[in-house]
This record gives sequence, C-alpha cells and structure tokens, in this order.
Amino acid sequence: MREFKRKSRVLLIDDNADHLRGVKELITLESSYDVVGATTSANMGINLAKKYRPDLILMDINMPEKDGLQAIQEIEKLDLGIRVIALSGYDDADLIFRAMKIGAKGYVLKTMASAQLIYAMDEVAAGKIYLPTALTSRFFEYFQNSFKEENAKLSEENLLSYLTAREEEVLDLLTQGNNYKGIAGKLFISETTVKTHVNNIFQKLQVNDRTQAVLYALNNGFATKHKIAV
Amino acid sequence: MREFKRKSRVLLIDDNADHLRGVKELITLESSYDVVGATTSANMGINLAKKYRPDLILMDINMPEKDGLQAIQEIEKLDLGIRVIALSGYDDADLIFRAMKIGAKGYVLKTMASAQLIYAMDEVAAGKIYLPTALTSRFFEYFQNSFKEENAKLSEENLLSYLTAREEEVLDLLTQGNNYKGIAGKLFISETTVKTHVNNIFQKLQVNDRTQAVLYALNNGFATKHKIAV
DNA sequence: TGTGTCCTACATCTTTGGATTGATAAATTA
DNA sequence: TAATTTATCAATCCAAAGATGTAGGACACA
Repeated sequence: MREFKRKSRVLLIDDNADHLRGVKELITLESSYDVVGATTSANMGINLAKKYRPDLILMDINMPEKDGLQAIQEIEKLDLGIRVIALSGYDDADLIFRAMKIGAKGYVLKTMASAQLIYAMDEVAAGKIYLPTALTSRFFEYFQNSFKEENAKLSEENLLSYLTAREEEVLDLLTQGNNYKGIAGKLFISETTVKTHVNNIFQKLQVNDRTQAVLYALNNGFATKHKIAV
Repeated sequence: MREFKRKSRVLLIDDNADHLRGVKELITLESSYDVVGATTSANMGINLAKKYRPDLILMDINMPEKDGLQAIQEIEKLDLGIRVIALSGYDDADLIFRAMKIGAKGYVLKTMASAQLIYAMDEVAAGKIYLPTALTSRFFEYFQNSFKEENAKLSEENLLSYLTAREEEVLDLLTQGNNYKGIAGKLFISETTVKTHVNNIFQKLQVNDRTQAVLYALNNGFATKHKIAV
C-alpha cells in the first residue's frame, strides 16, 4: 500500500543528538519516508518547519531549553497542516493529555519498539490520530478524572435549580457582563424590575453581589446546563 | 490468564429485546462471565445495579425512554465501582465524547464482531479503559477540536499580559468574588490602593466594571495560565 | 543622574449597586 | 374558589463601586 504513495516528508526535532541520529537512521531505512531535516533545537525546528513544510514532525517533548509542547503549539498555530507526533521518555498522563490537547496527532514513547514508531507515523501520515493502547488508557483515566468534579457538581443539589425562568434569563445576561440598564433594555422591562430579579437571585444563590452570582453560575454548570447539556 | 480469576459479573441493559438476547447468549458462551441480569429498561437496570453490584455493565445508549448516558451518569454517581461499557449503534464523535466524559470505561459499536466485545470486556474488567482504535481516533479529533478555540485564545494577543504582578494578584482575588475590603485585607494594603489597581485593570482590559473584568479573565485563560499552564 | 515603571495612598465626586418595603396583575395550583 | 407563585414596577436609603487627579518612595535601567 504505502509503497505506491509519494514519500512522506519528515522533520525530526530532538535535543538528544544521539537519539536524533538513531531515529534518523531508523526512518531512513524505512523507504516510505524522507527525512527533510533533523535538529536538536526547538526554535531551529520551527524555522525548518516553515521552510520545508514537512508532512510530519517527530518532536521530542523532553527538552530543557524550549519546551517541546510549546513548540508544538507554535507549529499548530502556523496552521500549515503539519502533523506532529510527540516523542517522550515518560508515559505521564498529564504530559500525554497536554500534548493531545494542543494538537499533537500522536504520542510515542522513546522506549517503544521501532516498528511501533513507524506504525504510528503511518497512521498519522494517513490522517489518523494515533496513541498506543496503553497510553490511551492512561489518557482516559486522566481525562475522566478531570471531569469527575464537574460531573459531580452538575448532578448534585444545585442552587441554580431554584431560579425561575425569568431569573435564569437575568442571570444569563449577568454572566455576559451586563449592568441593570443593559438587562432592562434587553428584556424590555424596567430597571427596578431587574433589580428585584437580581436581588431574588442573590437570595437563592446565597451570594452578596453580582460578581459572586456570576462566579457561582459559571462554576456550577449554568452555561453548560443550557448549551452543552450532557 | 482469565481462566484462573473468579468470573466477572455482568449486567446487560438494552431496550432492544432481540439484541439483548443475542448479547446475553454471546456472553454466556464465554465462560469467564456471569450474566447476573438483563433488562430492557434503564431504570430497572439502575435498580439491578444497586441490587447485584455487578463488575461490569453493558449499557445501550440509544434508548428513547431514559437516555443511556444519563443512566451511566447515575450509576457513576452511585460510586459502587461498577465499570460501564457503552454500547451504541453510532460511531458519532459527540456521543463517544459524552460517554467517556461521564465515566464510561469503554465504548463498543453494536456492529462490531463479538470477539471485539469480549476483548473490550476483558480489558475493562482488568481495570483498563477500552476504545477501539477507530473510535479513539474519532474521539481525539473531537477532543482537539473542542480545544482549538481555547488554544487560540491562550496564544493570541492577550490583554492580560499587560497586567503587572500586583494587578494579577488583585484580579485573582476579584475572580474569587472579593470586594475592595476583602482584597485590601488579604493583600495588607489600603482599600484605596486596591481601587487604584482595579481601575488600572479596567483600563488595561478595556472593561467597565469588575464583573466584566472577571469574565474577561476567565474567558481568556487567566486561571488556566497560572494553574494548569500548558 | 535622570527616566520610567510600579506600588503605595488619599481626596473628591458621581454613578451604580444592593436592601427593604410595598403593591398590582396574571398565572398556577391546591 | 382561595392561596401561592411569578413577573412587573416604584420609592427610598445607604453602601459600594468607579472615575479622576495627585503624589511619594522603591527599583531598574540606560
């Protein structure tokens, strides 16, 4: 299959010169990839990316000088359609999560067999996103954990549920930064009426001012509830 | 391996009686699982879950009456350590994302080969989280897309960067719902100084009041920047 | 040494926000 | 039908917030 396509162009960025050389050899042996560049500097890597527009980048994210994650982010910002695979020595869930969050199309451990690296490259070059099974599992544990609190908040007794429909409208406008006059204008009611509603909201949410009300709303899934609902 | 462990107890919930029967037979053939219950009702399923405390639940999430996702959420809320695998007819990214978000430990398509279902069950029963490769790819596309906007905001010119260190401290306290007095007390400075800082913050963020300042901060990664930084 | 930035502080004034009380009409529910 | 809830509006009062101008001391940098 792969043999019939044009070769994918790959750029390597890894501050460990030895590892860089090793990966380069490995990939060069693999006939379906052209290594168009290899550098130990993240900044240089970004420049090379702009210059050569590779299809793929293998980016070491354990670099001291410039953080590899930051480099990935900058490359993603360029929006050149370059697909980046993160190379890391650690299977740390937080690292994996952050890499995928900023747009890495794959995450491969340096300790993994070379065949697996090539496989990841094939998958990513084919437009897919690739994570080894074990890392996927780690990712999801982290992912679910980060939503646990939010889920708990959304399902637990929520003071927001005591608000009337009108009060929800008013609160919604509050969370958009409106003052009394703005809300009154948007709802076609008098400012004093808005004051009444807002005061009732304060009572129900047990807060003292609009900022606290807005914060309560945002921290307890007010927007979520209406727009993204599970 | 599996042969030596005690059998995992499974509960099946699927409003399609035919499919339910099919899955039940399939699993019964597989000697390492005991089907402790099978029902076409989500509510009944939740009751059975409480009663029998199965290790695993296979939950159809394409049910009209009570949404399967909601049922998963309720089971997760019980916190009984029951691991739920979502069964669905659709490989819709949004569905997959929502299922994983609320704590499903796996997501399997009904059209998949029975061997794959058993494999998923083995993995999940072993404490892992399992998503078929193809669905993982879909999930990540959706996941990365949902962060694209946020990433753009964080990396684009941000008025927050013009704030001084002290102003950031003040803004941080503002985003916790403090008034002038509260901030003054916490920073051991006078209330008038706080007013000065807050006014400077308003100028820099180009907003008119504290609520808008807080909203600007939250919408532009203020907390994120300091606590979760990429 | 001077220039600029930052943190601190105060005075003054205007506007907005918040608390409270009271009242009417419509809709809902018991 | 009576009672309750909701949405509307007003007056009043006090507190808080916001706008503006001024200014001294600390520090960094050229």
